[in-house]
Amino acid sequence: MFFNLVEFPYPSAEGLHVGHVFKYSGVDAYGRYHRMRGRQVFQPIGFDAFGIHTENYALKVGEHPAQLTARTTRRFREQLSRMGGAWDWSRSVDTSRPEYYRWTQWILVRLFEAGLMYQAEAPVVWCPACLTVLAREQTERDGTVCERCDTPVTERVMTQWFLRITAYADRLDAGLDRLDWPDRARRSQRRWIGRSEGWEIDFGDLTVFTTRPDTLPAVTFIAVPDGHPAAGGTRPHPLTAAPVPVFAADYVVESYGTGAVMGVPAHDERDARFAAEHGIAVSHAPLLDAAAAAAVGRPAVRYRLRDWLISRQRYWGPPIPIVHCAGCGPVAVPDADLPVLLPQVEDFRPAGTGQSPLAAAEEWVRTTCPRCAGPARRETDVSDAFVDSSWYFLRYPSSEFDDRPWDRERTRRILPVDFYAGGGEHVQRHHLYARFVTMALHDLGLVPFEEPFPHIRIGGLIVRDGAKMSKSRGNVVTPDDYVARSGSDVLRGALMFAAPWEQGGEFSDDAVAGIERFLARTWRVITAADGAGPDPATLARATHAVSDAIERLSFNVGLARLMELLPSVRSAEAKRVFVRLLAPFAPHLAEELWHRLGEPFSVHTQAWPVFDSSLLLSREVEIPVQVDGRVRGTVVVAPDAGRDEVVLAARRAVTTVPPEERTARLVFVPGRVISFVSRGDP
RNA sequence: GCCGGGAUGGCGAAAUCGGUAGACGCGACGGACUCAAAAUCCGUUGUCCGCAAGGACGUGGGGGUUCGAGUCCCCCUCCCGGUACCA
Repeated sequence: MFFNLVEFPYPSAEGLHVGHVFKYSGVDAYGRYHRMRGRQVFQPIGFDAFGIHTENYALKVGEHPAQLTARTTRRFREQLSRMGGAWDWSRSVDTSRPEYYRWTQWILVRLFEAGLMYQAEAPVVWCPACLTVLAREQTERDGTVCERCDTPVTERVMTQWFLRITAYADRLDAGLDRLDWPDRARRSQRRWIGRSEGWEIDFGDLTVFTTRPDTLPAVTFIAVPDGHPAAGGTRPHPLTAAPVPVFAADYVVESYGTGAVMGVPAHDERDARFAAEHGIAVSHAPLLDAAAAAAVGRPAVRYRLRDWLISRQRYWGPPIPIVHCAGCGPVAVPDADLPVLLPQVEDFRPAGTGQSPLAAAEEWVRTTCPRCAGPARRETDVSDAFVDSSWYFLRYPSSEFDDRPWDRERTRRILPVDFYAGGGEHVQRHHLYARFVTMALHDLGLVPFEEPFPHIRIGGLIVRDGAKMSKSRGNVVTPDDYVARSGSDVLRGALMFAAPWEQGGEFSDDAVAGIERFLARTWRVITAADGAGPDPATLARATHAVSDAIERLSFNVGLARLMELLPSVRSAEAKRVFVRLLAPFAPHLAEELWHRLGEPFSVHTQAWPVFDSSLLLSREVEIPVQVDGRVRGTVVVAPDAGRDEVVLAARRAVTTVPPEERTARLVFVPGRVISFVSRGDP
């Protein structure tokens, strides 16, 4: 089973975007190719329908998010169907449906029981427009504005739910080495995790984290975050016991390391800047050797990664399945009581009080403690939409089961994902969260593998007029217009022909015209009376080239090879080969032509053309003749022609080839090149 | 600032292992068909010199390695994406 997966869309009110079509067309062609190659392909699609984005839009237009979601998912479904993707709709998911989020909650309960979900009071990012806390990752521009609405965010200290992803930081980091991901994705995620090996060193009761314990003798101050109680005092230097002044410095991040830094102006740029600004002395005391440094500190590993804040004081998400009991504290909702249904409320607007709109549903909130049966109150925060998407690939194969989140046998047979087509914007969050959740579930014995996505490829961005499509630029392309005018095969083809899938590229009406003509020409050629040709070697080479291009996700090259082949296609056999090669790119046209050829439905379940690989070896090759590094002509020889034969041919064909006595050097690469280096008069 | 990715004809791009740069498409030009146009088909199309044969130059700029560099190495410029004092 080949699990061909693409990141499921958030069903925006704007409908399907050409960027979606670009990404999905390639994924679909890839899946169709593998199916024809004999793999059983599982290619589902679904909707990431919960979340602030949907909810904010619902608030804007004054429509209930449930209603809005029903409408937008219906539209997406129609549009996706029209594009002709081979999606398995029988295995679809919608994260906002109780049948789905029941299991999202079930997973949170498992994590809670395992000590991986906890409540803590912490300074968190608050968006005054969305009226909710956000994960640090959901802010932009140095964490100053909300990524959803661009509003400057503030900080609040609140009691929130977290997932203990930092407990897996080491494994998430180490595991990257074994993944077949693009380097840039791996590097980017590794940097996000930010593993750092160093030392903890005590200055009295104040502990600092440093990667440079050897610079300890040159410490002239200690820096702590603004508002730290130690600021203004001194602490004894661990080597000399001399008092070291403690300063409050805005460059010290409270939540990283020990939240305190030893100031070494001689060896650290930031420390130097701070020292200069505050008139602090600079010491160039000689450095300590490793052994001496080890004697005063403890080795420690720190991460840039923080625990994952999943509380949202919003409506459109799964209620966090916890009940608060005065006697028992926070208690998980028993599995039998899941899902905790999102209550129907009239007013789903965020309250702005730091509590979710669910808090106003008093009847819903009031409940009994599952443990002691005493009076208790439900947790009113909902969970982050990234929780929903961190396990949806586990649900797809088992989506019809209502008594288990995933079936053991199905999971074993279909997962992990064989090919995951992702977006670059998801490397730090979605891909990381999904890895964490999968690892945790693995440790709980619930899934038989640690890594959900052993093979990821990142799709490029489709642009128009050299710029990312956006409403403000007015260069947004709607797929519907093109589909209505030219059909989805043309739109798919135009997008695939524009550029390699991983690179992304320019969408233009010119490309649409080119593909439209190509497909029209294809129709005429295939439906014309049979003739002779091309020769088997031509067909074999084209088949090989198209296959190779698809495997490399270079659909543009695949189409180019088909365009080259088309004019020579005459024989019935060649037509049958051509239509099958075309099928992943233009599924509708290929199906119709296959039918016209009198072949049984469906072209998409036919075997991919096979060829005798000996046909790929040509009987003769044209190789360049170089003289002093310049191409001076070519000779046609057998691919395995020997050195002497080629030299002879080159002398005959190219007059400027030096005679033997004037040849200083001769480089011969069989089947590739013959290169003469001449010698001046002795 | 740091980390990625990129820069190839008029345009989108190809070149998979260091071996004929520009496949394929668009556009343009010329021709066929047509009363005419559209559509379609055929041909030409990197730049420069040349009647031609042929030659010179050419993959953002500069240097290098090599018989041979779009491809490898060093330095630089610009564009796109990510990231932000992580000790």
